[in-house]
Amino acid sequence: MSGYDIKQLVDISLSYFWNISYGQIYPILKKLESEGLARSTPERTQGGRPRNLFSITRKGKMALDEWLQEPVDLSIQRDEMQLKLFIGGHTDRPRMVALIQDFQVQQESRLRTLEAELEEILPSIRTGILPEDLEWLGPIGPTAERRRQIVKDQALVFKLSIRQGILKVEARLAWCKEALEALNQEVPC
Amino acid sequence: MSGYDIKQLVDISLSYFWNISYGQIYPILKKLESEGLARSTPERTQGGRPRNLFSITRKGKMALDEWLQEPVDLSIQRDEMQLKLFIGGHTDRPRMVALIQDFQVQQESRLRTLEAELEEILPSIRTGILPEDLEWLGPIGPTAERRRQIVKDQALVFKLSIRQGILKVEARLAWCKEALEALNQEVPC
DNA sequence: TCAGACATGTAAGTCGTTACATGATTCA
DNA sequence: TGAATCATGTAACGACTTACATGTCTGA
Repeated sequence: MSGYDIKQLVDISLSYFWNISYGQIYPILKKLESEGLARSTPERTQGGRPRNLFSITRKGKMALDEWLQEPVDLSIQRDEMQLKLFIGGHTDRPRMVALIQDFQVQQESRLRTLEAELEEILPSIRTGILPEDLEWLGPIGPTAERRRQIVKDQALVFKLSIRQGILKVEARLAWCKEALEALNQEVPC
Repeated sequence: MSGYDIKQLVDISLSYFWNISYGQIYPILKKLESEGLARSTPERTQGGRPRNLFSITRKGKMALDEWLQEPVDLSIQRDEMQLKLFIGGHTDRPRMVALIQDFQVQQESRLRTLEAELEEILPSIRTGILPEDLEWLGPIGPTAERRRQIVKDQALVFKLSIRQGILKVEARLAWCKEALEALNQEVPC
């Protein structure tokens, strides 16, 4: 893939849990190449700015496998909402209530978006056919049968990431409800 | 507070959702002072290395209030677990299952810790008295009555942050269960 | 007496964003 | 013709971590 392709893929498929900028992509691709973890092949094009296509090397694949095996550390997950509540909760209850309510509205809207996106992808797990707007993401496999299998696998992983998003948002909404009740019941500070 | 105090406070009270290092604290305090948002007063000490005590200025309080009012942006919350699943899920199911299982064990243990900490703080919301190991965090208010009220407010905010932690961990555990079932039921890739 | 807590700070480096610079192609 | 998309890249900056440097006091 080219740096541009990577950005597109991340923006569309990984947007629930990751983001990336060009200012990060291009220098890193260069660094990976200099370390022998990736190689680039300039694409011959008939017109248009030439693309630089990157692929992973054997060494790169090994490094990736190693990284995949490392356990994920969630010991610190910064949460700005919590930080604000902690600082403002002592001195300014009404403002904190307003902040939580805004947050709640935002999360409710996000929940609806995620639910719609889940509905869109679900059929692909059974059929192995991507919805039209995601079609270009499809694999280039040898046989139609094999391609469908890859799409099924992709769709399952996709579904799991949307489900994770939904569960997170639901947890935040449950917390908002609790927090608003607690802040309203207690005597103001 | 001194830079050292700030580090202690964050490590103990905000550890569920924030962290900070000395290498960040001291330069930032200096910057805040140069911008007129904080002021420092050297502490006269009878022995011991002299401390540099910082307090917020009126200008600083105004900047803080402004920040408190800004809505919290959660549009991108990076999640390394999801990223690994997305990358490894296509090619290496058994490894992904192992990764999720490790994660599950880690989160279960975290859940127990959080529940214990919640139990410890709950009485303070009613009584206004901090548990012994947190006593030094207590406020220095004018009257005992006022001090108890402040402790009650602090304990409530503290409780809400632990509850948030619990809800998040429960959501992650629910997701692990779903993900493991889905990965086991589907035909391997 | 020596480990551990108290206490402050700098330097180097990583990670990541934003703004800028450049220029071709396509389509309304 | 001009906006949108394709496409690559750099520079400056901000946030943060780790390692290092330094020194005192307290209590087992």
